[in-house]
Amino acid sequence: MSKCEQCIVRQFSSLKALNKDELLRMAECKTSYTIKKGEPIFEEGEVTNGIYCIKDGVCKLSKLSDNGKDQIVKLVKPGELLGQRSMISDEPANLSAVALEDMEVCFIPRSEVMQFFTQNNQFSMNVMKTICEDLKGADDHMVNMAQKTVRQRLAETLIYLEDTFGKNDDGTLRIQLSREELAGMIGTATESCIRLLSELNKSTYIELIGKKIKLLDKNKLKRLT
Amino acid sequence: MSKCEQCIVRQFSSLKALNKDELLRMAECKTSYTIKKGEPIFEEGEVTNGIYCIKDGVCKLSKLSDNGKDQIVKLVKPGELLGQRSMISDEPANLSAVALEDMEVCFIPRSEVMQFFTQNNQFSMNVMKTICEDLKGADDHMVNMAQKTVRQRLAETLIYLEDTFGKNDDGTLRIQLSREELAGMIGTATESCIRLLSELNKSTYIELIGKKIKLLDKNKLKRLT
DNA sequence: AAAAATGTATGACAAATATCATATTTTGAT
DNA sequence: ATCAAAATATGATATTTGTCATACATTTTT
Repeated sequence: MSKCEQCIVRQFSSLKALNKDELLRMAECKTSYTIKKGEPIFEEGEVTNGIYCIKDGVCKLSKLSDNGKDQIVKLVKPGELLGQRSMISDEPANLSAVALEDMEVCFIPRSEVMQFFTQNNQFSMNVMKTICEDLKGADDHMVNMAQKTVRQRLAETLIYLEDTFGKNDDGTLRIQLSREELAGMIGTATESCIRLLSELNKSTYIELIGKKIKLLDKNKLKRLT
Repeated sequence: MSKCEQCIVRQFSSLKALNKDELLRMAECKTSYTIKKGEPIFEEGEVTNGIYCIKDGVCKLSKLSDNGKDQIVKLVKPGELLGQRSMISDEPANLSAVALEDMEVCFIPRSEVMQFFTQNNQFSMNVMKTICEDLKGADDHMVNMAQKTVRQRLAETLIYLEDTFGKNDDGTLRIQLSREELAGMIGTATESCIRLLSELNKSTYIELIGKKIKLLDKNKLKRLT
């Protein structure tokens, strides 16, 4: 059982507001998990009974649509918390969380978090602000989905992926999504996504190196959006 | 200056948690407005400095997209509060609020609400739950925008409008949206919206009576979605 | 009441996107 | 290392949706 006090990612989440005492209590009741790429942390409809703190690795939050396609709503990085909304609403998860890379996460039981929540004003304020950010992000995202073309959404998403998760040494996107997952982010058919990538490749906006993607001219891409 | 204590719509919002004392204070600092149909309550980017309580009338929350079209994110009914996210995030409004009917609203200054927020735990919990509901709604809405066809979204929206705002005596939708606004809700071009309405009209899913819309077979419509 | 402005409707067409088929490449299991 | 399965790629085609033009209806202004 490692000490939460010394955990670096905690500093990036709402948990940074916890005091020494609370951190000790959390260290005692938390459970650490390793999640392999492709495995779920929780699924849509599941009762989560606590929140997850992402220590390492990236996961996708997605929802299965009636047409059988999985729409990715958000990608979540180390330092972020999962399951805050469910905890506050006291509802099952609205989205599935699946690892895009091998992950390390800590589970903190609902009872404990709720205690911090009512006792520690700064913590609850942090959680609230995070949810407010998510709401703003979701509203903006919705407008993009409704008003922009697939090509625009693809260009935007590629830029977002580079800005948020960075590049490998060879300049390709560090985060590795399958074509299907990328299609799930921009909300289109996998074939359409692949076709548009080919097109952007031919017109030297990007370079496709196997399954990897390298942005060649971010400004040119930005002009597409 | 009317008494908040006796205001009925308060019972439907987070404000129901306020005690007598707080209600008296609120009654003293609030400002009442009447807003005519088509007028804004606030605009995207505006610093709101407080929240609005909708006493009467319906308004739309929308965001201007880069393509010049106004995407409607949500419709807001009496009893709901506006500007909660901006207040908590301490940011300008992310959406514009424009009256769809003549409205009566009360403005409560930020300073006052924040006081309730820190003093009255039930109130802050209510606000938080509302924002969580909004987040869930926005995520679901986003998935629909990304994965469903315009026809499906139109059918869904028509059902939502009848279920949420009811019917007139002649069976037509009580809430009166222009074709452009309806298009703004489903995220499509006005002409496409009009064309699909015509189509639904011809195939007796709905009946168009002037600018009004009457749902003829809700179950048949539901099967479209 | 007439004229102008706005909103609704429809046709014609172009562009965007989905679907289905199939080929090729890559990955994973044995 | 080989085979099967999965992922990626591309062509052909159908469908959906957007755009532009124009007509008609309704509302507002003068």
